[in-house]
Amino acid sequence: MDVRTLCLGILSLGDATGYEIKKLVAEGSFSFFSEASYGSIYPALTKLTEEGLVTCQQMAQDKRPDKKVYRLTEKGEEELTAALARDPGPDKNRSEFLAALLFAEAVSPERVQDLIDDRIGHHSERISALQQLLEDDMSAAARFVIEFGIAVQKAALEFLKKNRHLLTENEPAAPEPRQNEEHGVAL
Amino acid sequence: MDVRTLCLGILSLGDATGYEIKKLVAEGSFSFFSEASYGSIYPALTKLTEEGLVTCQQMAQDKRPDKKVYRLTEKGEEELTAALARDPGPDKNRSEFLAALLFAEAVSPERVQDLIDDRIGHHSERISALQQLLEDDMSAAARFVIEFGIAVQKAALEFLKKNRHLLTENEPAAPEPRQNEEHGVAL
DNA sequence: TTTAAATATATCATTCCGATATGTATTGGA
DNA sequence: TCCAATACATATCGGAATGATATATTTAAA
Repeated sequence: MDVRTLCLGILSLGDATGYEIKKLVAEGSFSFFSEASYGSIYPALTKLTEEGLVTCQQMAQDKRPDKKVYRLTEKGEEELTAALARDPGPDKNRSEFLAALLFAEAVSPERVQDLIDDRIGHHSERISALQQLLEDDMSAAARFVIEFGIAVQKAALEFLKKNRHLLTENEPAAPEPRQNEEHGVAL
Repeated sequence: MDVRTLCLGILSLGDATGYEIKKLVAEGSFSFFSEASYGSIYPALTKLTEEGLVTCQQMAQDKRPDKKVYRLTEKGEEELTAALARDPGPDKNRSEFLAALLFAEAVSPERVQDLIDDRIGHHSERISALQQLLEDDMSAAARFVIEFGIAVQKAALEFLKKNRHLLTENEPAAPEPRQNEEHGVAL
């Protein structure tokens, strides 16, 4: 989902400023499955305003930069509906941690264990944060999404706890140095 | 992880062409946690070659474009090691599906059920593909990574199967149309 | 038989990220 | 109490990445 549609979607739930949109995707229930930077949000809102899909009400503030509150227009709602009617793309999982594990033949087992322990910590924190969110009132859909996130994070956490030991024993040193042959090992 | 490091990592496991690297991240065990397009892979390999981190052996082929087989140099291995020594960034999950659910107040419950069913199918296929990969020989690390992927995908699948019904009952129509108030509903 | 998929490299517009700039207010810890 | 860090709020910009498109042949499938 591009930032443009993400903004339309969030504004369909209530008026917001660019700053608030960023906070929602960084810390709210969106944080599990979405992300966007200021560098994409602000330009998107500007363009959306020019196209009449949102309106912008500038609110003066004492000793603060003007707050720009955006609101979805009818035209904007239509575009959002059209976007949601299209089939959503596949879910994506990105992990530098897993990549590091795969490439880490040269890395010491101690370092690998440290990496896994770090990741266990991260998943625990994530789960706590999501559970915290659940304490507030929200729609059934929002609850569904957060609980989905918790379920997935828990599975990752449990896997790491249970299988941590599999990478402790230092594997037999790498096989004979490859020559020009194709990838001899399945990847 | 940027495409540059991803290429170095994959080449550390064996020589490969740009085309093969793309195939690995799209279909191999990398597919669960990584992605890269031709538009980033080819320029990365060119730059890596200029910098002496990889070498490129051009192999003529009958009736096919020349194959360019890349190989990691010692300097390249050093850069990879340095990159892996840095703490990996947090895992990221992106899902247009979950976003659609959150924004889908205007969408019919039937459509929501269809979306969930589609997703159940996708997760099942993903699991099968990963289990297929497990049948080949591979390092303990590669096995670990794939089994991690299976565990996570299974958790998502089970969650959707068990909680599918939560979004069937059409929720009471949206609350009174918001005015200018802040987000009244926690997100 | 004809159509689709696989092999193989490459470019390009558009999009997006991450860092940085700017400046005040409030909160918390030493 | 004072200083540091965080929150509030918008904005730009270089560099990186995506997704689409171009080109051309072979092989597998329908």
